[in-house]
Amino acid sequence: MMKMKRKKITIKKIDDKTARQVTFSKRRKGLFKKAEELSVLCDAEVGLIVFSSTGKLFDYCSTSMKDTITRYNAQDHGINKLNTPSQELQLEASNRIKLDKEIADRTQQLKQMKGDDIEALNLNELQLLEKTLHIGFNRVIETKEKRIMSEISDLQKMETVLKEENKLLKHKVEVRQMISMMSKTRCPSLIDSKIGIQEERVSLDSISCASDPLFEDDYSDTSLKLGLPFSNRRC
Amino acid sequence: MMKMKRKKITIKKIDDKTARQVTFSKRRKGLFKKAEELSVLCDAEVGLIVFSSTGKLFDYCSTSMKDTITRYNAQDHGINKLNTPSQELQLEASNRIKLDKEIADRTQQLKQMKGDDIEALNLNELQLLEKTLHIGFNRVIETKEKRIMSEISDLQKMETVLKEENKLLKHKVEVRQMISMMSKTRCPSLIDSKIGIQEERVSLDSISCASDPLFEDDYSDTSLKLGLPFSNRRC
DNA sequence: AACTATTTATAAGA
DNA sequence: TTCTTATAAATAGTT
Repeated sequence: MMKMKRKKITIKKIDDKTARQVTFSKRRKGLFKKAEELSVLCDAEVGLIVFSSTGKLFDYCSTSMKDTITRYNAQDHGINKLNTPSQELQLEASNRIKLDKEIADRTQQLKQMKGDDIEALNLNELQLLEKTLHIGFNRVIETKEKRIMSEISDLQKMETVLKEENKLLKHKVEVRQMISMMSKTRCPSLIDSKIGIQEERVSLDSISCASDPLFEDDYSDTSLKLGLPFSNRRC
Repeated sequence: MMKMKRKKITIKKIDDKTARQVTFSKRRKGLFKKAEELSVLCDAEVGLIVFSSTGKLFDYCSTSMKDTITRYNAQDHGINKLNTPSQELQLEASNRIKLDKEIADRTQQLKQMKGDDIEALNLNELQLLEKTLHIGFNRVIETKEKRIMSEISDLQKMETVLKEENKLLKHKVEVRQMISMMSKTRCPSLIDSKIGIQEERVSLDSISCASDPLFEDDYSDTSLKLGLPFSNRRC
């Protein structure tokens, strides 16, 4: 009982061997956990090697330690070429350096185009960047507007086609009504009724348009593909 | 205001690139701190290697990475099977493919930001690109203008300094002329002439300003460093 | 980069 | 070692 409050500790070697061992266990666990979390959360490659004061090895690597060390050696300007890999591996390592540099370079360029990390640029570099962005922006705007215009034009064509379709349908409905009326008024006998029903069926078939080449394709669905979000042109 | 409460996070890759980068910075710092604390508190040998998703290397070692890796390789024998050279090469090859893809991806992004290869983008993608470019452009403009304002301010300070310098020089020229006149009018004899010459020499020395702390540094060359190409703000 | 509310890690004790 | 718990430290979400 009578819990002593936890105190802030200073970071220096723990004298008591047992306490040191306990702290080592706890903190090692925490460190490895954080290492893994970093690799997962941030898509990073993490390699961690720990030797206890008694010489015991603990390690963690998000991929493979061999791979990570190879990559490390490659980045490290050959200071540690102690693994003495074969010629091919050395070649691969130097390629790796180049590729890593290229990625870092492009990443930096992208960042700067987004307006980050530009404090270090001088006036000329800023002007160049500005010009590049300006050109890119205008091209995007232009392409976007072309796209919108072409969608508008498509819609207008569609309108024309639909109007034409409508006209035909109206006409067919009129014809149908006329036939229907004629058959009802002219032929009230059983035989004539049959003929009238047959005629009606034929009329409906032609109205359904299934056999009309003008409406057989997928025009009627085209409008679903357009989701025109007109935006104001800023800047 | 309106602080949303911090929530527990699940450990999985952070989708948002910016958030991932921020978290990477914060947690990397934390991880390195804990690594060092463990090594100090518990007298352990700790080596930590981290590659960011952009390929940048960060490392820490309580002793020297070279030694730690050597020790690791020595210990490694019993448990960890060493990769055969062919396995190693396969690994390198697959890494190579990954890196190549990343480079291609970033190159394409850069191209599109410059307005190339955007024909295949749909309207939403174009709008997103437009927004990104717009933000980047404005940031660049802002930074550039800040830079220009600070250079103007520098020039104004310079102007003040130079005016002050001018005033002093004028004053010293006047003094020199006065002394010169006095020595000519007052002392036409040989001996007095000598004294006059000496006085003149002293006066010239003081005019040269070489011993005046106000003008000893490189102020006078500062203006050469400024190459203000003022451009109109377009767009 | 700075600020906090909150979560997480852990020192001390059992 | 493991657990408990009070407290220190880290950090997610936001500005």
